[in-house]
Amino acid sequence: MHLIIAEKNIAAKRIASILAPKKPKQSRVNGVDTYQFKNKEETVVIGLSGHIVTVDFPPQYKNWQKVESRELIDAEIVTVATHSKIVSVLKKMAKKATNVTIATDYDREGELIGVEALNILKKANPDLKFDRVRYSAITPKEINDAFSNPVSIDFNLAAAGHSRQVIDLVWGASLTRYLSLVSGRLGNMFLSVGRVQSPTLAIIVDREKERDEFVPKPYWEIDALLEDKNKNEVLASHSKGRFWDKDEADTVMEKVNKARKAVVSQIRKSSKTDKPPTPFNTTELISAASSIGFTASNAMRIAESLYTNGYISYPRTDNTVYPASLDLRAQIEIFSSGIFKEYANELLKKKELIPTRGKKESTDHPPIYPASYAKKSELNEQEWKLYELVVRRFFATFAEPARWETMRIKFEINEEEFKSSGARLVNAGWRWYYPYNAPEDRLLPQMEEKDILSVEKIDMVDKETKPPGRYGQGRLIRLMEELGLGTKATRHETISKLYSRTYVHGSPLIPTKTAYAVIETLEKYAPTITKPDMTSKLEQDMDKIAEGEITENDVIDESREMLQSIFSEFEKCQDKIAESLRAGLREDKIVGSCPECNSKLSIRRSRRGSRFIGCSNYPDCTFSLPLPKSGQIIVTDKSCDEHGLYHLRIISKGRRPWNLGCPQCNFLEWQKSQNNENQEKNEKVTSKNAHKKTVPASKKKSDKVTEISGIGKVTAEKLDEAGIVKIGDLLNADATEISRKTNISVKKIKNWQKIAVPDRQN
DNA sequence: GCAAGGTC
Repeated sequence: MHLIIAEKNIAAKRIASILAPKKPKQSRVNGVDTYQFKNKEETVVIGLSGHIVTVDFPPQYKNWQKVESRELIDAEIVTVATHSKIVSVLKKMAKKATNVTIATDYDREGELIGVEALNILKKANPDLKFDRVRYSAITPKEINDAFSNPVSIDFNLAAAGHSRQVIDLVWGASLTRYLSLVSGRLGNMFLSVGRVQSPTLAIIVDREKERDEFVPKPYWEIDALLEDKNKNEVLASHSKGRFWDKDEADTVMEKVNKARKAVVSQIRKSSKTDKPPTPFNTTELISAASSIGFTASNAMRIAESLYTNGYISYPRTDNTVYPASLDLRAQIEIFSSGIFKEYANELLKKKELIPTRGKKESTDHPPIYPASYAKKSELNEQEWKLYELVVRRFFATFAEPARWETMRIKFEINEEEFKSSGARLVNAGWRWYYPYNAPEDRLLPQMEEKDILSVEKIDMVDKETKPPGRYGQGRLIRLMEELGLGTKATRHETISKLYSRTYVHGSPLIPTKTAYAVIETLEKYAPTITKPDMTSKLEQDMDKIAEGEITENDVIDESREMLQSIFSEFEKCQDKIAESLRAGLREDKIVGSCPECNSKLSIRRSRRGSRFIGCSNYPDCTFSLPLPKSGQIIVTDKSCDEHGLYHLRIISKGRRPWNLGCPQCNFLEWQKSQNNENQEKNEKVTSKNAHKKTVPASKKKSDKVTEISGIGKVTAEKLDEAGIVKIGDLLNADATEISRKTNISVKKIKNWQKIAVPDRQN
């Protein structure tokens, strides 16, 4: 029997249907889909689920406290199964197979994933013969060509990938454990470190520091409100723009203050065009989605579900150039009736469809395009919004440039020059198809040179320079791509990780003091891990391994040595590191000043483990406020107008973050509601011992599906049988799949998924 | 309870 291994189920299915003379037979083995057919020989195609094994340390290294973090550097590395079902199917199939063809994706990780599967197969059947096929699109031509010319497996390329796994694990685990142990942040509060996440966090912290250090510089602008004879208003500004010297501005102001008329001294008309956008790859999609309100992870989660339901093409791609194999006209024709018909038919009038091309051209997958027509009623609101974005972007890549007419006018007001500029969209071009973030027309009335306008008002406005802005998720994802940090499939996960580790909060991203402390410590003692250079160096080394110039062991040994010397530094300065980390952590706990004694109020833990806000002047001052029992507490940078305390945000896994606001306002409100409820008892709760009482903040909600309205006991049992217990399970599952297993309608399931959508970031 | 990379 000939066994074919693909990277994922959908690829296995498509490959089978191309190679098989008639429809392949689909059967489930141990919960894994396989596709069988007979060509020259009996053939079985199986899809993996990406990596089915991972690297880890042996179990004796499990305990953080009992093992020195440094020991992880040279610890043995073992391979453990992460998808045991698939692994056992492979073992079973290996015994029946005589030869295997590895048909995983055509890239480094694909080669490694193939070798991982091969190692499992060879162990079960050492006599198995093997080869490899490489293709860059699952089309009949590519697949048939590839399978008629099988090549050999590139073990060097797989070794390159494996070296990355080992280095990431060793650096990540040892540094994560060291920082967590030395700062006493254990359990789910640990401080993580990694080759991708730490440089990303450093970028955010660096920007925040620039903002902290920024000294605003005052400047002045002089604006004039003019009116033409038809009472059209025109706003003009002094041609100098920013006056850095107030005296100079005052002098000009004196000159023009009393002026009654402005003379049009020059009119320049011209036009400009802006080019249609390039096809979507993952980064561009996330970035565009981010600008219309999606977080990076939400955008990817929704894109994934649109993809699995066949509405859009594969969402994880670097490519921004449509491949020749894609029939673009046919993809547009899908929309020639239905809600987008006027757009599609306009494009279809063109004799030739010439799409734009982005800078990145790769063979992994095509750019993201709409794969089939979706009715609005089939999707929930968020899905539709993203689907529409993909459809409109696809259309826009075939459209003409947008053309603007621009006008620049100079005015003379008592010998001082003022100017104004206008722009009008005369030909919408691609912007008709893709109306997102369109700049507005700035219209100016018709004017001729020498025309005289009346001066209605002249203002001197004092302004100041602003610090550079914080990064939003879209911008950060682009920046990561530019710096080579992470991959198309992982960048959004890295950002989510920074939120869940409470290194950042808010949108755009604001780093916590904990993040400052971690990055400052790493920059001082382990700068390598805070810079994108570590990734570029690793990439170069991996290329050399793939070329056979050096071995995997050479690279890993060198990396281990570097890490050893970092730990030597750590050990010399352990006390200093501990202190500076703890100082940063303490700062994140400060909520404001005590209303009774003006000392610092901070988040504390009682002896029994519950959290509350207490005064640093305890026991002299016993002021306290209650806090919720569960969830991570983030002290934001916004403060209460009335009490001066920082607003709090509570983050719990799988749930929307809760903006608790000012802890004192929150407590007072609760007190009020309690008083209303128990007026007879008139239970008096003083703020002094408030934290001992139960507060609404501590009401613990479960994460079971029964929390969703409309899911009762019976339904929950049905879902349980389909493996859905928690809300998270429901969100991660495919609605049609659950529907098949439970006989609950897809619509109902989708609706539950809709109302239970968590948004971890905001 | 650690990383980053696949995929669901």
